[in-house]
Amino acid sequence: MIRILIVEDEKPISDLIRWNLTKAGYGCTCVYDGLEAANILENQGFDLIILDVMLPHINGYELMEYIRSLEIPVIFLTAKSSLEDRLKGLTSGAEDYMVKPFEIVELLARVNIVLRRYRKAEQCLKFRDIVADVDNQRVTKAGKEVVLTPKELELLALLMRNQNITLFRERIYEEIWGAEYSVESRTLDLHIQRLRRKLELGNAIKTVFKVGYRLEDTDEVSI
Amino acid sequence: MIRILIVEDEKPISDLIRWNLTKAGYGCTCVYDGLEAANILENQGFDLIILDVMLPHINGYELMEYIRSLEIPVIFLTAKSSLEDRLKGLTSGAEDYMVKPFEIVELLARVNIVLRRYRKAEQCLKFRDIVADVDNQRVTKAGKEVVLTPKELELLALLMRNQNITLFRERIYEEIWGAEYSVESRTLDLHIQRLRRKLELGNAIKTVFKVGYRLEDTDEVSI
DNA sequence: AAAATTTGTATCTAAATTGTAACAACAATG
DNA sequence: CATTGTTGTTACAATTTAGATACAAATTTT
Repeated sequence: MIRILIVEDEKPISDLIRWNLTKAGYGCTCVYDGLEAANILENQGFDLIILDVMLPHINGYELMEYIRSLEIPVIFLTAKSSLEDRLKGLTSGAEDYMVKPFEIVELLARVNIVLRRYRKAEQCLKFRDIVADVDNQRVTKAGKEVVLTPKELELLALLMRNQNITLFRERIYEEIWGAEYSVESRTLDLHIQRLRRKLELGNAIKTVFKVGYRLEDTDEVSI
Repeated sequence: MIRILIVEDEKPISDLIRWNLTKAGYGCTCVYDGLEAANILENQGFDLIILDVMLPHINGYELMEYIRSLEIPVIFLTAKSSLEDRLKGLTSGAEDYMVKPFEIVELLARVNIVLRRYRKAEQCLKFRDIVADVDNQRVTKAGKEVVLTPKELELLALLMRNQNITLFRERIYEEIWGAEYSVESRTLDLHIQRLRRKLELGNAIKTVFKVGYRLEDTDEVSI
């Protein structure tokens, strides 16, 4: 379930957005000022934030500073259409902005685009006869289910999202463990090993010596 | 140099964009209709396309179909501001759109954002039929993969980035080993030798006696 | 709380990379 | 043409890195 946080103090607009996004299959949460937003963001993970600029207590741009560190995409809503405001929105790190009044169908289009861009709307990942449904924590090989643990699936998904790209050990570590990589640790190698075994991915997961790993879908190379 | 293709039939607008993007340090190419655009795209690689929707011969949406396969980000320019057109632009795969008349500073902001989003990895280095993809730790010769170790690739990249320039042993040592060069060590020679062997670079890596090495793309000799 | 599962560590082995040593081949110089 | 210093070659050793196995710690489920 993709979760969207709507930060908008005008209830009619907030309700309109929530109604439409819910209908489109997203999970919505509404808050009505910037402080509430900051609080709920601390405790819960969202995939996208729709953020009104004019808010009580904390304005949208200030809140944006905080959100930026969370790396959640933001679509700004603004009544202002002055050039400075549009620029401010874009340069503050928002993914997109909409000027009120807006058509709800356009908002939906933008939501989809931003989510697709961020790959949150993750369909199934595919590689050869392997299908990984990240949202449902399921993996099949040739139609038969293969049981992976959460960490294993995370690693597999990272590899599958980056087919034919060499993933450096440092990057994998950072993305999956959120930690610094240290040479002494055999953790990553071990997980790779487990994936190779469970999915019979022998040489499809190539080891790039001293560098990292790469999931390769062909034996030929084209750069 | 980041290269931007401007597809816009109204010359004043085209010139305005080109002037500003050039000033901002981008390499610009202007074409004035969709066919020209398709032709130039076939032969050259661009990092971003700015595309007017209303064009002679082929309209922007049709061209978009073709561009999509190239995976180059596109910013649409459109005089129309009808909802349908905006949606059509966004859903056809464009990264962004601007409605004319627009402020040039906003276009610049969007260009920066789109490029940052796509953050094209440093392109591949090329020499004859050898392609070195440093970010992916991969090298091909005539399309076939050649496996190089990290040190070897570092050295190759240094040579390839300095084609036809004689690299002094001291400089190579400093750049790759971060250390003082000493005459007794055969380390550098050995790595050169390994590159020559793996990539069949016999006389392309020229030895400059008592000085260093040079990767040369001609067979003639120049001082 | 106990059991089961997941995740990470320790340790050993195997393999690859990298550099050194010894020597051969070569170019430049007088 | 012999000398000298420089580069090429080969073999190999040292070091670093990855794979494997067993097991311990942590987490989740029952």
